[in-house]
Amino acid sequence: MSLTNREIADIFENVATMLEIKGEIIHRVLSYRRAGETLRELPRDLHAIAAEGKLTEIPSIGDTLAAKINEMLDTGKLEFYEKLTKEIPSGLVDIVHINGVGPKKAKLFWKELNITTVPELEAAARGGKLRDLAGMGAKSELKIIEGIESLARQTGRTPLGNALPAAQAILDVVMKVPGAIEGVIAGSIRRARPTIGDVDLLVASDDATPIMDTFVAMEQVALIHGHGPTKSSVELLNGLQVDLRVLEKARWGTALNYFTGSQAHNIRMRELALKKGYSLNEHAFSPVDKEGNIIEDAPKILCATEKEVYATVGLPWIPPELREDSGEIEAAQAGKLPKLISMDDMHADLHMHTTASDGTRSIREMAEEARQRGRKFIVITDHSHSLGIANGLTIERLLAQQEEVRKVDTEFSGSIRVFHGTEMDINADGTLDFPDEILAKLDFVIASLHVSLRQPREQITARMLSAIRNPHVDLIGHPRAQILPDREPADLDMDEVFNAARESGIALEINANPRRLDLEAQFARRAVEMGIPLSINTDAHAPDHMDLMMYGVMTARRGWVTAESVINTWPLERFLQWTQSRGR
DNA sequence: GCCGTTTTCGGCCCGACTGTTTTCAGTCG
Repeated sequence: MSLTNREIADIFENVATMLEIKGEIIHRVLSYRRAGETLRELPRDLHAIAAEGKLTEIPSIGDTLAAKINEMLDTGKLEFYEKLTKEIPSGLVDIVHINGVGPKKAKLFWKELNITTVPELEAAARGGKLRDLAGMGAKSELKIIEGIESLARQTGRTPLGNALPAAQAILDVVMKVPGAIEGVIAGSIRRARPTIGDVDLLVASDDATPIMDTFVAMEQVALIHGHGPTKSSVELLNGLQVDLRVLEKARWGTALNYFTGSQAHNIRMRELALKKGYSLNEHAFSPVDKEGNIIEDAPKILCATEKEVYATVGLPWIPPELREDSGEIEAAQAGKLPKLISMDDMHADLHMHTTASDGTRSIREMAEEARQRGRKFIVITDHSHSLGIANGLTIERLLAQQEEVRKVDTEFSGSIRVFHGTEMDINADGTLDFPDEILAKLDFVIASLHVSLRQPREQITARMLSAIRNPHVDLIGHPRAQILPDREPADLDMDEVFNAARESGIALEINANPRRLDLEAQFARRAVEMGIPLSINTDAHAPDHMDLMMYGVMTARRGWVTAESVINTWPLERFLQWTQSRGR
């Protein structure tokens, strides 16, 4: 019984909540919570790091937590957690997840009414049994009922590709209110997290009231969590939570910085500000005395741009996608921030489908669409025959398709090059779907996992390695085979995958489809650090899917990726040299 | 529990909103 990074992260986060209910000092609680968050995003398997004895090199992991991780890796459980579970009923952790209920209230319900599960709490609230408790009343009782109902509506985190358009639509509504000067989507969308917990909107205006009133009165609002003079929070009918803050334009820089986060990045920024003698919040830098108290009559520094905010703490502006306290502060201090890739760098799309398999347009139509978008070259990569559900191509159909591609390429000559490739299945038994002599005839070969994704680690890793080590394969498509927000990635040994990729010189994909975003940023970052080339592709099955390239670029930026590392930013000649150097 | 050109011990970011209170605790981000 071997625990995954995610399972260990869950345990640490549960421990944090239980310790908080217990009344443990908050910094100890936060240590467990921070550790959980760090482990959840880790691009390497904890087993491998533990084997190297390097657990304490992970930020926020010290000797104590490293020992606990080792215990979990060795035994599959954590004695400390088991004891804690006997002391604090685990149902209280669920109760704390109800919006409006924190550790103090959870403990109150438990100690006073012996409530240890969400259904028990709901029954007590509906029975009017909570209102007489200290600090409670009829209104807070109602909020708890609403919170439990809301919990049932929650579908977990929302994929970036759904959250971004939804956020933009709401921002468009509030920006129509007279007096709204500037508006932006901040928070985790601006940082390009692949999934979004809630939407943060920021508007500059001198008159917040009408903007707030419009916001909470929108027809898609199911529940108003808060409605104040500068901050409101609502839950939409589809379960998405949206927060809106309105501040004056003169404070736009500090406000935008604050509401973009991440929280960990903000904390670092505030620590840096304190070292410079200022307390930093969303409104301004305020001079502080030696005890850290704000000097009331001293002039505050207002920043209208984020650049000024960073300059005030002695740093260059840091792109939002990097703001996770994962080394960006140190890189900025050292003048070593990467020049991140941007949409302007994207000259090519190496992965797209046509009506030959499961796409909706012909080769010619896809080429025309790509040409209009300024792409210099594309590769037609329909599925291979094993993927029957997608009408995958037999060898005969593949070879016939090549004739067609060549014809279209000639037609478009001078404006866009159209190459012929495949998205070939890595079969469940580890074989590849086309023989080498057929692959040798193609311009570009993608190999992807589509079936038997739940095979045990050794088996599915071996499948992947067989594809990586085939000299005819140029790119691994959506390597981890995840579907956001719910389908877990395949259980690949990513250390082995990366090592094999580096040896073979193959490229790994950042699939731009927002349901995939695979590789995710932390893995893309690791690939770049290891010198493995990347490719960002839309996997378009229809012309409008080519719009999705931006999500791939956002993900790459979040992974510290520069254009140099991405083969489809290269000029055509260099790209061709690269594929030829791979034995073509 | 983590962490360190302030420190190996003593710090650890900051404010808005709500509901219950008569000045603030709890929750959230």
